[in-house]
Amino acid sequence: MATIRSIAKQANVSIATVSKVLNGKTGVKEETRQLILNVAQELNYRPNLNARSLKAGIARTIGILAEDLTVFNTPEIIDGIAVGCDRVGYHYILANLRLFKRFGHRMPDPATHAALIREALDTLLSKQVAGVIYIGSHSHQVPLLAEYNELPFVCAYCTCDTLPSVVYDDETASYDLTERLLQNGADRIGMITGPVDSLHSMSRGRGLMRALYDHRVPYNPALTLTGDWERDSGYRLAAQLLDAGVNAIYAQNDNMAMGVLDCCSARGVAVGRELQLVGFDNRDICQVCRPRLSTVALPLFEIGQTAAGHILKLISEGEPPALLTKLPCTFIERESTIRKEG
Amino acid sequence: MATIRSIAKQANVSIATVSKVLNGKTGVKEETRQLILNVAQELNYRPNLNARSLKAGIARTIGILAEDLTVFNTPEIIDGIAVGCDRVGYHYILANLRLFKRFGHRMPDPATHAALIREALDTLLSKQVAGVIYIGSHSHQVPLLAEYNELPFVCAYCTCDTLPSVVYDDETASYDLTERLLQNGADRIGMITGPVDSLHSMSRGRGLMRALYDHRVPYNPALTLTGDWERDSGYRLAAQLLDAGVNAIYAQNDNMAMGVLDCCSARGVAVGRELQLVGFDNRDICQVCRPRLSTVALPLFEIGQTAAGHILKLISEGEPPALLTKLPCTFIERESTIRKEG
DNA sequence: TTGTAAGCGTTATCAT
DNA sequence: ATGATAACGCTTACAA
Repeated sequence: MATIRSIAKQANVSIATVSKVLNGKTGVKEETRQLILNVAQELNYRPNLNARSLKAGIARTIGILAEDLTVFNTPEIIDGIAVGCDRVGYHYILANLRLFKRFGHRMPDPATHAALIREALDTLLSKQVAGVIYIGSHSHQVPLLAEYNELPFVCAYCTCDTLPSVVYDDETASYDLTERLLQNGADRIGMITGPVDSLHSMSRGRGLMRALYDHRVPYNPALTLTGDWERDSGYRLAAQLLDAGVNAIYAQNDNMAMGVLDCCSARGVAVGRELQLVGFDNRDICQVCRPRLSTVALPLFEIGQTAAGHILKLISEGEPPALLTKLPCTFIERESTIRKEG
Repeated sequence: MATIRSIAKQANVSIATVSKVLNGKTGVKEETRQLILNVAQELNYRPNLNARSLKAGIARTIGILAEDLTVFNTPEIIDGIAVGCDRVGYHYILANLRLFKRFGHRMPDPATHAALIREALDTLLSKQVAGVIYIGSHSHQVPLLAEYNELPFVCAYCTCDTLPSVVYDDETASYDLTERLLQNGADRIGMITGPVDSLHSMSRGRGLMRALYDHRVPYNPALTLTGDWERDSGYRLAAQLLDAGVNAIYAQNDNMAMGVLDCCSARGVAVGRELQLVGFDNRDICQVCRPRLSTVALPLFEIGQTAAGHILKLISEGEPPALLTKLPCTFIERESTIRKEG
């Protein structure tokens, strides 16, 4: 590997001069500059980033602490972070807690969780990262550790008491989607929620209720049924809602919406014409089922970008970002909510 | 941040002694050892990995060069690599080419592709990685660059002329699945392939033909139709196959199988009873559709682990791994191929 | 305009 | 058993 030392020797100058040129500093004769640049090119010089970081005391690198890389939201968020970092010449290091792989849908108990975070954080800190972005595999509170004070820390797709967090705006998305259903002619909207103790169930439900209220459509609690995010609950509860005479169903995630779709197909209900159906999350299935499912796309990439922006601001000691940033979702209209003509 | 220097001062010993203790070297009085360990703990010492790498001239880190992190196969492969690295105390750095994001399904032209690789490789080499694993977003030949000679290099999920590559065994999977279809009572198997110029179309087709031959079932070329990996081609071609009187359909990917499923549902064909259907890839949809789709799971995690094993072997200068490693897939039987009783 | 030298945190050699 | 010191590649005062 070529070093500034080898360049210096080859070009018959001092390493200081080489360093200056390579770092774009002024005060070097143009002729020398060119010479050094040529030699560097010729020797295929690549700066040793470890040496640079050592010298600087900190790496131009942020750590990404992901709860589980293989959960659907995570790669896209990382992609957003990467683009945000690229823009300012920062790199990133990934640490994967593998929470889903290890514990499935249940979170580990807080002590175990904290131990895993601490371990990963140790590695990251050993690599002198300038800050850390924590990516949740779903929305929840992250255990608050004393270690977070050691360096800039931002949460993405999850929250933590005292840390700047970037999440998506459930409630508004739900409000907008309900409004659309109404505009499309629905007046009896059934809703299938997640478990009652889920924050998402709450905020999505609230969005619907607010939209109904604003449009002077009375909210009928009997048309809200509690599911469990799984497809089969969608199937089961759809039957009840259909019996209750709804003309639209809002399933709070795509999985359950798929169950609804099947139930309708079994009962000969034409989704999109007789019944409007909308899901949430914009998973791959939405494009593959028939009719294609209208749904809400999560701003994953933007969450990543925003989190990157936050951490970078924190690192450069700019003003700290807001404690909670809510990014808007996007309603995606497909065939399951085609507007009735007339 | 605590350093060995601060530990040394605190413990009233030299930095050399501290280093020895921290690295588990012998020749230190047990008493001193304990003292140093205590102080290190107390100061919350974390080794500076940059300094270590600088000193060592190389980092205990491998680079992962992914064509696109957001493509479905990639996170799982990375997960496998991560576990492989963890076992031996190696870390990894991720570089994302974003090929799919930038160019969609079409690969960029080789010059552009090479330029992107080179750029990412520069960064990785600047960080003194000990080797690189390249992850393809689909199976194809990777452009061969001179730079690959600078350090150990392994391909995962794709191949490159002279580089050790780890891929999955299409053909055997296809053979096995066909055999299963036969055992389940099928004797007229229709196949929907990908584009003719795809390597996967070829090898999967070959697997089917070999299985038919071995079981003395004549292969009828008229029952093999060419699709384009997209769902709609599955729908369209299923109609033809059904008309031709097949009692099983092998769609060479899950997407197309979903089209087949819809076509069957439209025509009132009971998949799983009247017609066996099998896909390939084991995408999320397989669990969500009804009947659930039998399919072939790709050994993604294993590809990652194996690639990690290869690169680590290369780094430690053990014997070089085989140029091509083919890992077995797993047939996953679900409802779409339930065996006919009797 | 150019060069010398110190120092970032480690490890390792060689004295003591 | 312990310590002084050089070196890894780089940046940066400061000197020439």
